[in-house]
Amino acid sequence: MSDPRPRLICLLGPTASGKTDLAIALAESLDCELVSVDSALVYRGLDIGSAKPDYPHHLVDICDPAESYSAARFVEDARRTCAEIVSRGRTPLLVGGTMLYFRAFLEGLAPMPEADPALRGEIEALAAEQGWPAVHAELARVDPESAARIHPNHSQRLCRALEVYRSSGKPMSAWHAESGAAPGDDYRISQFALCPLDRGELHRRIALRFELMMQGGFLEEVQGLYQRGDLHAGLPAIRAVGYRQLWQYLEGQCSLEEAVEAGIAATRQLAKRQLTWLRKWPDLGWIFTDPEGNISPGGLSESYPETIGGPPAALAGNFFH
RNA sequence: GCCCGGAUAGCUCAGUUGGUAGAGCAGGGGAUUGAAAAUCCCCGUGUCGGCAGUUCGAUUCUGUCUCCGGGCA
Repeated sequence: MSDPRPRLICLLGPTASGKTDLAIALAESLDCELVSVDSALVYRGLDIGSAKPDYPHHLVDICDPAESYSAARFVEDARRTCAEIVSRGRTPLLVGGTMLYFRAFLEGLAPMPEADPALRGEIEALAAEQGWPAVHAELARVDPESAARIHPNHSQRLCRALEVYRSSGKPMSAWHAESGAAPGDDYRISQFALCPLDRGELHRRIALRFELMMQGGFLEEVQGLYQRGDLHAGLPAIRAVGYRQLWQYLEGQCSLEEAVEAGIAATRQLAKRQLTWLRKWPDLGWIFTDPEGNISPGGLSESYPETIGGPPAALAGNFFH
């Protein structure tokens, strides 16, 4: 009847929703250690533009920007980190906005060959020569099931699916059928999402935060990365929201004003995609906030029976009911 | 004051040899299994600046007014 598994808390939300502040407040009152679930915070040197928190988080600054981190590495890193936190007698609090990482941790990833840069190069060369639909046609020959699910223009997923087949001789759909271990199964999980109730309010927060980043030396930070000389626009770290646009400015492709505007728009688009994940997320409690950052009237989903005013951190006491 | 350009979607603009219009961007929705802050799919009615005229019919032609550029005084 009572679940013996250790507790684990997930705090999700779109960018600029106030997740980090809430996570820090909860960490103090619930004796948690924070685990970042964020594909940009993993990179060293991406500080201002990624809104890297000052408060200690696990899985931050674990990767050089020249490398590519991945969902698979995250699952393993998070699994190990959470186990260590529990062994210290504390509660893991996973906080972030990379929904694929959350899902991979909670539901597991099918066992599959890892990324192979050489194979990717070959497939990209094929695409450059004959177009992505030609790659789709080839995939349809060896893995019709995956081909049926992937749009002929979807370069990234097409590339990965063909890569998996070429490196293992086994279609991705066959790998897919086997389920991998889900680290999340080892825990009793509470999940909740934080978000401004009004989309316009989220947009205002995004624009304001971007301007503050610029005042805080964001451009100089990107310039430093640019001057390293070994980084380029195709890298995951440099494709991150804001970094990509300022990089384009440094390459002379647009004015600084245009780069900032494009960076803000890209952040809004990111938030929109994050909300698409969250809308269909199972077992998720919602905390909606008003323009002051307090819990909006009626801004709690049914998972939180008591309506509490004031800052979201006031919810902390509810976790152990 | 005169001359020349402009005025069309939230923005930048295309277009209609007269039959009430469409791209890019922004925005909205969706997808998402080792790049995911990535990548991809779907969604376009707006007094075509105001008024008047010609016309079966004007956003399109004509006149006039307003506003914005640029030039000449």
